[in-house]
Amino acid sequence: MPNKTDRQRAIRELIEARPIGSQEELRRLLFGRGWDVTQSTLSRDLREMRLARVPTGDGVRYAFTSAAMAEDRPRLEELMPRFFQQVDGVSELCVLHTAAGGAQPVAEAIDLAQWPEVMGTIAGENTILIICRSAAGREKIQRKLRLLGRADG
Amino acid sequence: MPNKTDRQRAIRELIEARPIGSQEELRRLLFGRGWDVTQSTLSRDLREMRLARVPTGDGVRYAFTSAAMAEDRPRLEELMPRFFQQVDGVSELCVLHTAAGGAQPVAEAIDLAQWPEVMGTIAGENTILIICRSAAGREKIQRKLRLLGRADG
DNA sequence: ATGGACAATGAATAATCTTGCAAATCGCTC
DNA sequence: GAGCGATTTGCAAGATTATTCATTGTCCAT
Repeated sequence: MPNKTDRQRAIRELIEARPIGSQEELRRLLFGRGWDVTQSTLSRDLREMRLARVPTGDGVRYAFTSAAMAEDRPRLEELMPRFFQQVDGVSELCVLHTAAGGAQPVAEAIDLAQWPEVMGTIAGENTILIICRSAAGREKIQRKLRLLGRADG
Repeated sequence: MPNKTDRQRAIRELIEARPIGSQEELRRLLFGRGWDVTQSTLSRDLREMRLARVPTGDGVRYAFTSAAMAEDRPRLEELMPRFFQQVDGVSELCVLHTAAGGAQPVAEAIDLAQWPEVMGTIAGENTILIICRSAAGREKIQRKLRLLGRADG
């Protein structure tokens, strides 16, 4: 498994799926999925992905934080590979799922992009509702978003 | 300075006021304010306060996280009787009203339930927008929610 | 293909955080 | 005030994470 972006996507999935308390543990899980990297690399990955080690009731786990988001306003091309999970839609509505905490910044970036097909957005914690001007426009938007979500946009 | 609670209050103020990247740094700052404790104690304090060490653009800082809050995820059957107020909807959209503050946790529980008819949810303070895949699906969801909303769901 | 700039990685090591344990302190009751 | 259980803390060892340095791999432009 070559790609760093793919590995980080795998990391994100693992992290969100269950509590992971150390980089060693994460390393073992990744190994099971076919990635063989050292703890050093994971340290760098986690930092790059802004994953924090947060104390919980019983132990500690890596997780995304809202604090990490509220820093800068990167463009969509930077946000999407990091947060994108899936898009779906009906008629003029498009629903975009992101990693936890990703909805707010991504929605803001979509607003800034000022795509003509997009009428507006509403963002929750990890879901964005994109209201489009037409069903056709919605499909176009979905394709665009999927593309942006792929590794290295 | 005797009290642990007071110390933790001071810690929170410092943490919120500026980026603090290590427990040693925090220790020094506290010392300047009259608190003299060891790093061990701070480790325990931070854990107790659920303060996470989150990576930022340039370094790392302690901060409160939303992830720390969303630890226990009660199931829908427990949440609905407590928060449900009413459901309504048009075409593929379903609007669920809850008691104040109930929207966020309830929406999360709906997400976790992964109902096939539900495409996604967006929660505000006391209102949830549920986007369904079809109008028929929406009606099914509404019935299901009403049922769950009855006492002892 | 070859050379060079630059990103990615591992191994070793440094920096930082966590924890077991014993001592000190606190809160109560007598 | 003395006694006693529970809480808090420091110390030092243990565990985890970050970083340095060297190496490898990639992507062009020749």
